[in-house]
Amino acid sequence: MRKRKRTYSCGLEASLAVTGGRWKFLILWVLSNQGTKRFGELRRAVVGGISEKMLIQELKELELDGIVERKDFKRVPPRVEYSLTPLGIELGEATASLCEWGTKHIDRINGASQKSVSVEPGVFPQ
Amino acid sequence: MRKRKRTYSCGLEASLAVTGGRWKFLILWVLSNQGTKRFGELRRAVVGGISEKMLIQELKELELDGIVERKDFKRVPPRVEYSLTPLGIELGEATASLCEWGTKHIDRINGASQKSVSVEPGVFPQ
DNA sequence: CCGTATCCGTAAGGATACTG
DNA sequence: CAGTATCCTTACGGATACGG
Repeated sequence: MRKRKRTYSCGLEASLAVTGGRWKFLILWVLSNQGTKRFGELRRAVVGGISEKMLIQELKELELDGIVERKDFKRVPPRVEYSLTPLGIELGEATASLCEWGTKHIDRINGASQKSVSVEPGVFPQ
Repeated sequence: MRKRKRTYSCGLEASLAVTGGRWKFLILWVLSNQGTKRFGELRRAVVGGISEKMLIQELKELELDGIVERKDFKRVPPRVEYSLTPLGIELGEATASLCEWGTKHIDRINGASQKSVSVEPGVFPQ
């Protein structure tokens, strides 16, 4: 399942090894902003509609990487809570600026692909 | 090729729509730190060994999103230079903290516990 | 409620050859 | 040098059904 093929010599590459894929950033973001969550809560909170399969898979990998902590209450009905480790909290903070950039330019991004290709040099409507 | 299926309501999701995939962050990082590059230079500078096909594909998408600017000198032999737009520069700055996180914790990510990591010269300084 | 287990389609991405 | 054009393989990720 998980094959960390090689070692990383570049910081960004290492970060991407941990946060790669479609969902990890978004999961991280929920836990970073909304704190500890149960499995079902987390599933509903992640934007885009993640499947149970993907959520549990990504959580396992994040746990292996020391980003996420899993607490199983071993009860019936089951109750499991996920939260960030200190390392995960740091990583969450590191993504804050990325989120801000997206928020700031979201209108432009949402319209980028339909627009005609010719954009006047140097001009960036905002 | 590019199908931006929907609009994004979350800043992080919007950012990921632009920077998603395996290579875009790394391309962005090169242009952000090393400035304008020719096609071949860029290809050699991106860590991990990107193919020509992927590089040109990602560059086109980044150009459509207003992140990268392409300058064609229309000469023989061909000379094309890629650089970041103001929007791209901003985005590059937003990824800096992510790179720092990776650099800081690279030992742990690489598998922890073992030998120290020798950072090869020529990759991203940090 | 919190997962596991399969099946399966798509597309991301690599390899190679070719062009102006 | 800077791309195009194909072919091909993998794995990402969705859908569904089932289990403790």
